[in-house]
Amino acid sequence: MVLVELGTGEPVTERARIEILDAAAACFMERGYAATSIDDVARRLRATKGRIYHHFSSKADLFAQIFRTGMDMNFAAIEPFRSLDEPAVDVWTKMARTHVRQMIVTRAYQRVVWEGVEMHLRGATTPEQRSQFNELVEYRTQYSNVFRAQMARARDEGDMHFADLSIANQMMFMALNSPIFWYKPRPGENMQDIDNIVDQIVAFARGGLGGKDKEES
Amino acid sequence: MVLVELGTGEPVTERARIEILDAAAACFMERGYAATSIDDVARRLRATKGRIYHHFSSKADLFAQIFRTGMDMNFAAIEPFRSLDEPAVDVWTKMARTHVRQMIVTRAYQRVVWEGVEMHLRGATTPEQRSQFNELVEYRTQYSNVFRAQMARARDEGDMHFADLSIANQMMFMALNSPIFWYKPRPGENMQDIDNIVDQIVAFARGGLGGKDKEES
DNA sequence: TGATGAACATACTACCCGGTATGTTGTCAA
DNA sequence: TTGACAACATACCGGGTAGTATGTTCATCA
Repeated sequence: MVLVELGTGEPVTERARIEILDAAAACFMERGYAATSIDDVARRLRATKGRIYHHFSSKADLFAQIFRTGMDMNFAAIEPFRSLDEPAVDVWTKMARTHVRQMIVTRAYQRVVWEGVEMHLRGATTPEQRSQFNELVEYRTQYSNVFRAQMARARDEGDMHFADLSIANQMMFMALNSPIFWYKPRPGENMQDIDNIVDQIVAFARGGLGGKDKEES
Repeated sequence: MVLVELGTGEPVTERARIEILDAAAACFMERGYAATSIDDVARRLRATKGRIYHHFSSKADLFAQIFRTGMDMNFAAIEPFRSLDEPAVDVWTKMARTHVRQMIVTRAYQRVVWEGVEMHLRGATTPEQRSQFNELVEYRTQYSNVFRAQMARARDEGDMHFADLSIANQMMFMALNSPIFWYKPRPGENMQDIDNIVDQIVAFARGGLGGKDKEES
């Protein structure tokens, strides 16, 4: 699923790392961080703790690396649209669609991102892990700001209408992120079905931001 | 905060129950269900486990009663609007505003409701607790259906435009519930400030549902 | 072929947490 | 006055969990 070859490195070791990340992300998605034990993750891998602690220093470290991987994927996905020379509302729409698809396709990782932000807001974790969490949340804030900038531009260009930018940004991400909570893959579902869902979500968010419909003359 | 006098009962006992519910709701909001220990709740009350287990049979029972209380408050809040003889979009708007205010004012309880639904979707809890959870989630679904019905009517009346009713309902609640995640009371904040936030949230949701602005002729 | 180390599995420990069993104290009715 | 009970506090137990220490296996390389 996640394919990141680093350097001239060890594809075997990297493969093992990713398998663990995927399994852990799935567990965290199903039960949440606190309710997931390392043994749960190991069981899903048909392995034992030893395998996990050989690659990750702690449960929090495992969680943090899933967080980072999820955000890496998000940044990579919207990268092609970040500096398009088009009306901001169009750039925003393309990024939003891509973002929603990411939420659906990489649900498990995105749930971890969500829970990570929540944990940070609540002030969990130990002081030492705190700095790493701060960095990750900052990373996510940068991502958020990419959308925020397009929204501000779109408002200036008269294509969006909302009062407070921060609140609008919050609402937008709540809408775009929502499928990580309620989307369940249906058997026999194809790309059109998913695109249909994506369209409705983006349409909702654009409408919420006072964006005009493309169809109006 | 929660004032429910039952029968000709014991106001003292009821008061003690509510204090525990408030403290537990605050803990669950801050750390989540799994990460909150009964001792955490007791500590917040400057008491010990004994007090809690004297009034509640288990951690899950405590959680469930917060869930129920939260939904009771929600139902009570929208009750005056449920059968108004007005355009559906207006009824919806009044209910939505009331709902969002509830989310802000009773944040802690509403976070428990949220987490309870999540836990149910993920299939946590033991089989016995399962039936009680099913009932609570059903209770919440009934609440959701009150809004759903108005949305369907508003679409029929030409005042809202969306494709799939279920998805629209999901998106709407994501938007209206969103302050339970990001709202933090500001020192010196008054009712106008809150109403301003409520307005923006409801405006976002109405826009998302393709609702027309009141101001347009 | 022998040594070395990566990639695990096994075994163990210290700790925390839900739940229970058992005090203790104050109140109130007879 | 006493006894009975509500409303807690205290003490304790068993199970689970993060993390560690210690095997074990197998490939690679000198």
